[in-house]
Amino acid sequence: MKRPIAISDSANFYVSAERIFDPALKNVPVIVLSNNDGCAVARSDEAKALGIKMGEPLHLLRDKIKAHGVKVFSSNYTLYGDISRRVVEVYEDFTPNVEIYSIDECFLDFGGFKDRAEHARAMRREVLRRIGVPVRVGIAPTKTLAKCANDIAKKNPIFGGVLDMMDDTLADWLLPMVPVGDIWGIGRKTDAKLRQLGIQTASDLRAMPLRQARAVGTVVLERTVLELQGEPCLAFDDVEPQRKGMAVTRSAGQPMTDFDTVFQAVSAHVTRAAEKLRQHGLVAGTLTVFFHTNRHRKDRPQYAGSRSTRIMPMSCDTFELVRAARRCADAAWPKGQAAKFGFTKAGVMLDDLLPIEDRPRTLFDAPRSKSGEAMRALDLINDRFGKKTMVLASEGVNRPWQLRAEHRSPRYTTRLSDLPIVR
DNA sequence: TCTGGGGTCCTAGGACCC
DNA sequence: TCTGGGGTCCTAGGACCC
Repeated sequence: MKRPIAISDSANFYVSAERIFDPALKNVPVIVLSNNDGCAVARSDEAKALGIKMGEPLHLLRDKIKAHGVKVFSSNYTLYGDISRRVVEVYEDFTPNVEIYSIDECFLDFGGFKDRAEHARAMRREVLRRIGVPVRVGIAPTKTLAKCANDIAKKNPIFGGVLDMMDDTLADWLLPMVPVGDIWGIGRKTDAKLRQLGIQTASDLRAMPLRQARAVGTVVLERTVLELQGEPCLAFDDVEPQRKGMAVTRSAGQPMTDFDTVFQAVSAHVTRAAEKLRQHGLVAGTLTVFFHTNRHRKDRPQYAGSRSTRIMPMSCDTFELVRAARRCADAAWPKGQAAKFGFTKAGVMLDDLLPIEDRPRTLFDAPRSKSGEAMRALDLINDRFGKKTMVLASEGVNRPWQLRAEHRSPRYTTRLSDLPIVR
């Protein structure tokens, strides 16, 4: 039998988190707002029943809030993160292998338990008792099927929050009831394409020929089909992945019209990003600054400015990063015509992250990221030391210095150990 | 001698997720 | 007037290399 994977997630997590501290919030409509209190990002069941949509702007909800006494909260991510960590601790009492997928979802290795559903129910009771957050559990041979089971358990109270779908006949019975757009990995666009082809349910998608799936939605869709067939394509992975990038972005309450105001916002975001880097013990190799006008105002002139730069040496230093951001912001600024734009969003993204202890110690000042320049540099070096004397330029992470896997030319094949020492 | 086909790298953009 | 923020993965196509 295939190894059972469970996914446990919390219902309306942010709302559930707020409810822990105020029992009066039970059974009444509650919403939690995004940063800047712009729109609703979490809704209690009661709020959903009022027709409040995910991402709906607050200013369109005023009437409903007033008429139904909806309780409204600003989000408190520090608190939610803390609660999330505690929930994971409970999961770890019930299985040795936990993969944290998001702030409110974990995949759990449920292999080896005799009565999986009862094990899940016990876990559910314990999370509720210790933390006060209700969770739901779906169990199946693949992650995609487990998500389906979880979704079914969510929508049908009859399951009591736990659905074990390891049994094929149960899946055969339930999958025709799952709309194709509800499947994990099927977004709006793919949903529309599939419906054009007459594929309406999870059961239909499971029967889709693999070649057709690949043609319609690349390997991603092909994998989804396989997963629905019970063939695991998405591995269970309980090692925390090295994060690849991070971003700090904010909408501005007031449109920003001059460079100083925009840069002030940008440098605040960069400062925050640098703190995040240090908090995670990382350094960044690339920094991107962007700012843009309000996309929702189609009647206004639009502009989106964005520039990237390499951070060399890689850094998590606020001063270095702000200085780089300044150069980017200058370069991206619409000189001469800036007056007609009102910028409402600005941000910074950091990429090519590395743990600080892995920061490459470059032998040379790296040229720009163009491989051509790196190659020219190598040619120069080789001319100087002779054709057989290949100098390897880096320890790998920084693309331009990564030795390419081209083994045909003698210029690039000398092994490091065969080299005369060159420093 | 072998100059074109095969391979890698990079970027931008799309789609999706919570 | 007022419309989130932070991620990942995949692909196509061009640049570049020998």
